[in-house]
Amino acid sequence: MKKKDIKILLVDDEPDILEIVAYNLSSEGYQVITADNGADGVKLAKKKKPQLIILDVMMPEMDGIEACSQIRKLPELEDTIITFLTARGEDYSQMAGFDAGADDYITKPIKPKVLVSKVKALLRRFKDDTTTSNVVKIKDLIINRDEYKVIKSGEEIILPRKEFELLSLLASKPGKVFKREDILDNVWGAEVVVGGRTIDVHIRKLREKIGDECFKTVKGVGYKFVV
Amino acid sequence: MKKKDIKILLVDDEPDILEIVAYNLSSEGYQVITADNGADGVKLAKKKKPQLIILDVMMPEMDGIEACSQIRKLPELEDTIITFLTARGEDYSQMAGFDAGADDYITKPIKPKVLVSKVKALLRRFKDDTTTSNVVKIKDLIINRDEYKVIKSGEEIILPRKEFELLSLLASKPGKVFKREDILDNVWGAEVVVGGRTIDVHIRKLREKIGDECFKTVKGVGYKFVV
DNA sequence: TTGGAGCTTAACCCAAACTTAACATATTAA
DNA sequence: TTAATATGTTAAGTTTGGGTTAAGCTCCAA
Repeated sequence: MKKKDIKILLVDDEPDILEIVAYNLSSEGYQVITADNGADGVKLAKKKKPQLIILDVMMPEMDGIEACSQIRKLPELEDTIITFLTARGEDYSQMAGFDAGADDYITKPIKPKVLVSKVKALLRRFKDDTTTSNVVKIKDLIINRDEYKVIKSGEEIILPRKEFELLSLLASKPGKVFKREDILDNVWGAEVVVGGRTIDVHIRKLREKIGDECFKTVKGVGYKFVV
Repeated sequence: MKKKDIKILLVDDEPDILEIVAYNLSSEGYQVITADNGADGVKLAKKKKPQLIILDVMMPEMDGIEACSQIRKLPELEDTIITFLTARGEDYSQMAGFDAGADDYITKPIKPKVLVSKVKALLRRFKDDTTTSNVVKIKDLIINRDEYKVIKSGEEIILPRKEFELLSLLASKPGKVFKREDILDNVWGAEVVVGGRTIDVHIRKLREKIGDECFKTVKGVGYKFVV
């Protein structure tokens, strides 16, 4: 998802805060929507389905905590990140905020740079950021090197380390034939000496778990992942 | 973020400068990477993603200003701070530098004390600022890094330091597998050497206090916090 | 000084992961 | 066709890495 597709809903009754925060987030490229009270905030949230909601705690009409609870009741917004704006030291608000389902909070006074990096961090955490993460998608497989797991047509498959690394290697260049020697170097390490059937056994297990058709033997050379 | 996690890229063609600056920053605990020309500097910046880049203005191959412009074009480095090294009184360079996207400049001749405090000041905004909370909510846990406490479904749990930091690390990126090595670097510190079972024992205690299901072992790799 | 909390170590156990060996089957060269 | 070579398959070993426990160490505060 691109930045300009990300909607941030900002709810605060103080026009100054609204302006400064909206300005900073807009100039980062986000779409900013604002409301100046909790009730409108909830309505807008329903309508616009933002990815991130920044809620002031203290507001007339409906305070942030109440707004947060209401938003959390909406199933279509369960993936939305909610963060509070709160004056430093208001411990009570923080606790109540978390109980109401907030993910984080930002304390006033607001420093633009900090605000922006916090927003980025929050959005990063909840998004599948394919640019920075070690995730490879191929056929019906999603190979996630960070989490050491494979998802095959929606279903999670846990592979032991060697199998995972072997799959990971082969899938890193689909179609390329990896020589047995290369495989040993990469998965086992250059120094390690293992018997002649070890690779085959691991390939066999992958064929069993991932699907026979994915792994093609090239006799006298090695194996490749076919697409 | 801890000091030892902060990478500073230093680009200068004069070996003497490289050495003196690198020495002073390293002994402050920062990770210092060096390059002796602009082209290499840009390459290293891409690869290592430092938090701070110190660029000499006058260099063969590619000067600092050109390097700065190139770095500023890379979206993944938009949060990186860039500062120039420039001879006293070169007004022109300073101006051009800011146009190219620099954040500050340091004048030669370099005085170590001044350099170090300048670097610290620049990095300060990168570290957790007082306006940002150090509180993270995940599952039924609220992890409060300021107060070193954890709240699990409303109940406060006090964890000893190592346990807290271990939890804090794992929960910082739910799902990601942290290698034993990474854990040691982050929680114990890169230099510290401890026996092979130490991490396990701490994990065990966390499992006891926080819940077994939160911590998944990935054999031969490490541990992850599962959501 | 003593006690205790936090941390590390050591010893043991177990199961998953890995390797091997033996044989089966397939492919290629002669 | 036959022999030689390479890979497939299985199940039985082996090894490795993590789990568990309790004891020891170290620091700090009463």
